Amino acid sequence: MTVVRRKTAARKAAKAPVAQAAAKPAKERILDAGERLFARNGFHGVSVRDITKAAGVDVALVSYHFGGKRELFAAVFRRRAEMLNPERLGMLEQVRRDALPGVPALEDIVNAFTYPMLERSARGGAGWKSYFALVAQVNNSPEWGPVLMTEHFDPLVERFIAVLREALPGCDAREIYWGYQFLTGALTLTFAETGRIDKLSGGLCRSSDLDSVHQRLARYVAAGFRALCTGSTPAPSGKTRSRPRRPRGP
Amino acid sequence: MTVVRRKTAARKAAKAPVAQAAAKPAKERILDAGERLFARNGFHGVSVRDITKAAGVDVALVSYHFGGKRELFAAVFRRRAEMLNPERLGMLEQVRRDALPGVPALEDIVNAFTYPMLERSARGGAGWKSYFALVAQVNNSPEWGPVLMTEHFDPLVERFIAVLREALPGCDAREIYWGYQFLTGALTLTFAETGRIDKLSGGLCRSSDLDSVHQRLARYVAAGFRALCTGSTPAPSGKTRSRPRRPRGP
DNA sequence: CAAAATATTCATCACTCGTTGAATAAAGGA
DNA sequence: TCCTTTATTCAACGAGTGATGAATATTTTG
Repeated sequence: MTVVRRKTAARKAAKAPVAQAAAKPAKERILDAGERLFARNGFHGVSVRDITKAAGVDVALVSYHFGGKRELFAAVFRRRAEMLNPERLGMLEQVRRDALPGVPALEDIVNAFTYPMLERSARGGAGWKSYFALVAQVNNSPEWGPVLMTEHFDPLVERFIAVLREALPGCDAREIYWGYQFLTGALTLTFAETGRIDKLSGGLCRSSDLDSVHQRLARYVAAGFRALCTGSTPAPSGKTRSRPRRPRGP
Repeated sequence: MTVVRRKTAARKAAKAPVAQAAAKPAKERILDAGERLFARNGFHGVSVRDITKAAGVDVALVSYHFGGKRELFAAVFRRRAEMLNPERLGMLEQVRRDALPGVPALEDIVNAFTYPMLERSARGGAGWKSYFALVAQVNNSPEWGPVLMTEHFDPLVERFIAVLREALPGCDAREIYWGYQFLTGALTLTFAETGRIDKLSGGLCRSSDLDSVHQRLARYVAAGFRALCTGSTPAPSGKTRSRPRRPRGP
């Protein structure tokens, strides 16, 4: 008596508020479960059976829908990148338009880069949170980083760097590339949310408090860019620099 | 006829320049091989047999010498941390002493934190390079980060943060904790050396060029700290901030 | 040298791994 | 309705997993 028209899942319009997850097609359930588990234990730390058990589907469906475990991993990574990057690009162009006929402030450029990610990780739901934790691992992995990050984010990054160069006229391009690398390192570690800052600060800061990051990261990074592009003395400062203290490692 | 006294490996004094690696005790060979392979594929991406095969020793020796795979991983992580951190701490205190009766420059504090690592990764040999790539993965891993980073690096980090607070009087402690998090994110991504900046920059920057990082990171981070501790307006700037663009993720 | 402690080898255990093919069920189009 | 396509289930394969206990070799100690 409860459910009448359950045979046509396509007409899922008035989806029941309860057990809505079970109503999702198996392919999506696999993506969701894989996202959550890959983010926690990495590609090799999760078995296909772990994923299908969490998704409540048969093991064979991973091969059927995606072709194999590696392809599933790539699909998990691709899915949200394709939702996310158009908005980031749109926000960048909006910032650029708003600043005409001048150039945007560095803070606004960096913010267009980071805000759509921080916002989703903070309030987009558990799936987005897992996704960015996964990005944090992939970005620092020599096995996956050069493949997946380059494939799904580099076109966007190139546009950001072009706008950064507009906003920093006369600055050597190398400074901007390094400045971007420092930015993405800071951002992705934030997404990992390992809770380390919580312990270090004695609870004063919480790694899950992405609003605090949003309030600070753009300013921090913008100041870093300016320091790289203005100063001319390359190394830190006086004494310590000229004392290399030759390490005696193996 | 070639090798005469090979039965007593203990008397290895005049070690042959060739095949000196094979002369190392098995325990060290396992640590070296594990370091290299764990750095490349992570804990779950490497089997005990991969490691012992690369080290040229029997599989059972991992359990015998370390107790198991997880304990080996922890031992790999601990080994070089114990060589590294005393020097970092010494360099920090040296910087602090040199600045008396004043406080050290932010650049010098950051440099004491990063230089011993960058220097070893650049010129300490392949083992150190692998080690820091491993640190990059561990730092971004929710599985290992909270355990290993906290255990082996937090005492040192607490001391650095204390000196940073001396150098930034009147600055809210939270700004310093967040600033430190951005620093360690930027630093560890650098160690991953994924080659992504090489592609992005069209060869203009090389991720293996840690001297370039050394010339830039401390300045970048110091400027970031100052920006966090001086400004009072929290968010990036005008228009873009007040346009949240509600994400519509699941 | 002999005895004790340490180090290494070998074979094997009970599981888990990703993938596959055949059989079954459901959905869509005529 | 029948037929085709798509989706899902089930059982199983061979290869690889970490760990272990007994046997052997090596080194250290007395």
